[in-house]
Amino acid sequence: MLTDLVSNFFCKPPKVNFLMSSTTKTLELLSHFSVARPEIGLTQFCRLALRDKATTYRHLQSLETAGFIEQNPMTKAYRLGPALLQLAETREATVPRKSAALPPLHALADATGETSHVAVISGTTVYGLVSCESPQHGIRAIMDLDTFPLHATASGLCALAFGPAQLLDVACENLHGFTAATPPDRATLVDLIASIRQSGFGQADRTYEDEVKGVSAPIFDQTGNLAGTVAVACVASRFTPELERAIKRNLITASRAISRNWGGTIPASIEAAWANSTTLHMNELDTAS
Amino acid sequence: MLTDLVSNFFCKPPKVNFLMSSTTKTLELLSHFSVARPEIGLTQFCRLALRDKATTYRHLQSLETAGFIEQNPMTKAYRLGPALLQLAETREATVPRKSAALPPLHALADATGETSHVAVISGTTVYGLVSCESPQHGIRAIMDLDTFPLHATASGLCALAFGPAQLLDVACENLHGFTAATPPDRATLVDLIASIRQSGFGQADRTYEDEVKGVSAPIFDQTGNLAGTVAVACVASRFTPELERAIKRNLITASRAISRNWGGTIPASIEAAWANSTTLHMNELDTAS
DNA sequence: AACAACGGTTCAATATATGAACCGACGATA
DNA sequence: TATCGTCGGTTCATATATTGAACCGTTGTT
Repeated sequence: MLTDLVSNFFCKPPKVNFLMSSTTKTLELLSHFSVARPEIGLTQFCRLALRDKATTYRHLQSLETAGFIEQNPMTKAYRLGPALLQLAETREATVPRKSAALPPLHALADATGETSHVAVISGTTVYGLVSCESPQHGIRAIMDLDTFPLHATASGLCALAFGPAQLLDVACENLHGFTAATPPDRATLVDLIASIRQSGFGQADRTYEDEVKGVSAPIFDQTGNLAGTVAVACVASRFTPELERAIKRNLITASRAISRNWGGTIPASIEAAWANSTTLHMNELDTAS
Repeated sequence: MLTDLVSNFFCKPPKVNFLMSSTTKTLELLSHFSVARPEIGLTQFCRLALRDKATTYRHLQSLETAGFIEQNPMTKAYRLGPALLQLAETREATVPRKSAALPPLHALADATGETSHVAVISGTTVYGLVSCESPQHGIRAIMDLDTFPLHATASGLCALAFGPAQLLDVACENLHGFTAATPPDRATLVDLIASIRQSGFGQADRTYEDEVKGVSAPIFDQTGNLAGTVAVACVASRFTPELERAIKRNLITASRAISRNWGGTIPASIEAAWANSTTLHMNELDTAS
C-alpha cells in the first residue's frame, strides 16, 4: 500500500540526531505521556517523536519489556507501566525529597495564598517535584510543568544563579521565547543572574507566561550544593509590594525548612543576601512613601 | 595500569546476549537499586550487571540524561532520579491502580491478620504493587518483591491460571528452585494450574520460602482480562483450615472490590469456581470431622 | 613512594539500530 | 460490498551506533 509512504513522510526526522544514544531516544518517548495524554498509539508516537514506525515500535517494545509502559489490551495504545511505581517508591524511600518538602510547602502556600511549588535540580535539569495550590483565590497561577526552563522561570533562574556554572551554557542553548519578557540573549540572562545572586531570590516577571510573576529561593542538601528551589507563582495583577515582602519572608522560612529536611543548610552568603535585600527592599519602600 | 585488567576480568559477561536491545540492557541497570542498596558506584554496577566499565558508564549516562538516575555529588555513586516520581505520578493519575486497591487490601489484611499484597500483571511479568502488613502478629510473612516468580508464588500461579496462555512458556523458561517444594518441571506446573482453575484460588505451599504459604485470587479490569492478583502470605505454622476458609472468604471480597475499582468484574466462571470450591471445602471438612 | 581501586575516556572492530517497503486487519464511506 | 485510509506490526539490506580492551588521572591506603 502507498499510504504508509504518506504516513512515513510525516514521521520523518529532520535528519539530525544530536549525538543521542538510542537509549536516550527511547526514554524520550516517555516524556510524551501526561495526564492530558495518558495513552498513545504507535502511529501517534511516530509523529510526536519524529521517528519512523519500525524504530518507534522497537523502542516501545524495549520500554514494555522493562515495564515502563504497557499496552492497553483494548485500544492497543501504550500507557505508562507499573515498574515506574516501584522505582519511584524506592527513590522516595531512599532519597525522601517530596515527603520532606510537603509540610513547609503547604505552609508557604497557606501563608502567601498563592500557588507554590518545589523543584529539584538533577544534572542540568530542573524537575518539578510537587506543587501546592492555595485554595484562597479563584484565579491561581497553574504550574503543571515537568521540567522548568532555566532562562524563563523563577526556579530556573534560581538554579542558574546558585547552581553549577555549566547550567548557563545549557540555558543559552535553548533560549526559547515564551513571552515578550523572556530573556532573549545571554547578556540579559547574565544581568538577571547577577541581580538574583545579590538578592538571594529568583525572580521571573512574566517571562514564562503573561500575567504570572514568580519568586523563588534556593534549597540545599547535605552535599552543600544547590539541590532544588522553592517558588511562589503569582497572578501578576495581585503582585503588590506588600505581597512581595510576604512572599519573600515566607520563602526564606520554607527554604530553610526544606533544606534542613533534605540534610543541608543555607550558606552564609545567601543568608546575608536575604538579610541585605529584604532590608534594602524596606528602605526602597520608605523612600518611595 | 594492570589493575583494570583484573577488575574487567570480574566484570566480563558470559559472552551471551540473549537478543537484548541496548536499551533493555540499560534499563536493567535500574533493577539493581533497592531500599537496601540505594546508591551504586560505576565499578559496582559493572559487577552487578556483568558488563564492562565503558558500556556501563555510557548506559548510566543515558539514564542520567533522562533523569532516571542522578549522581550523588559527594560519593560519585548513582541513585534513582527525580524523573521517576513524575512518571509514576502520571501513571497513577491516569491508571489508578494502587490507590484503588488500597482500601480493600487493608480490609483484607485486617480481617485475616496476615500480610496481604496486590500485584499487577503487565505483559508477562507480575509486578508487586502494594503490600500491607497486619500489625496483628509479631511474626509476619514479609513479601518485599519487585516481581513475583510465576511458578513459585500464589500470585504468579494465579496469573498462569487466569492470564494469557503464553505466560506458561515464560514461566517454564525460568523454573528456578527456591525451596524443596518449588515446582520443578512443566508437568507439575500444569497440574498445579489445573487445580487453581478449578478452585479459583492460587495456592503456593512453601514453594517460594520455607514456612510461607500463599493464597491468591485474580483481579480483572475493564478489558475483561486478568489485570492483577490479590494474595495473602501466611506463616505456615499458623495456617489452619479455619484460617484458610477465612482467607478465601476475604480474598473473594477483596478481589471483587478491587476489580470493581479497576473497572472490571469477576467472570462468571470464576465466581462459579469460588462457590464450588468453598462449599467443597466445607464438605471436606464435614467428612473429615 | 608504591600500589590498588575508582570514575571516566579513547578508538578500532563489529554487532546493532535503522527505515523503506510491505502485510493484514479494521472502520468509514459511498 | 468494493474502495480507501489508517492502524499495529514485520522484514531485510544497509550503515551507523554500540562495544570492550586498554588507557588516563585522581584518591586513599599502607
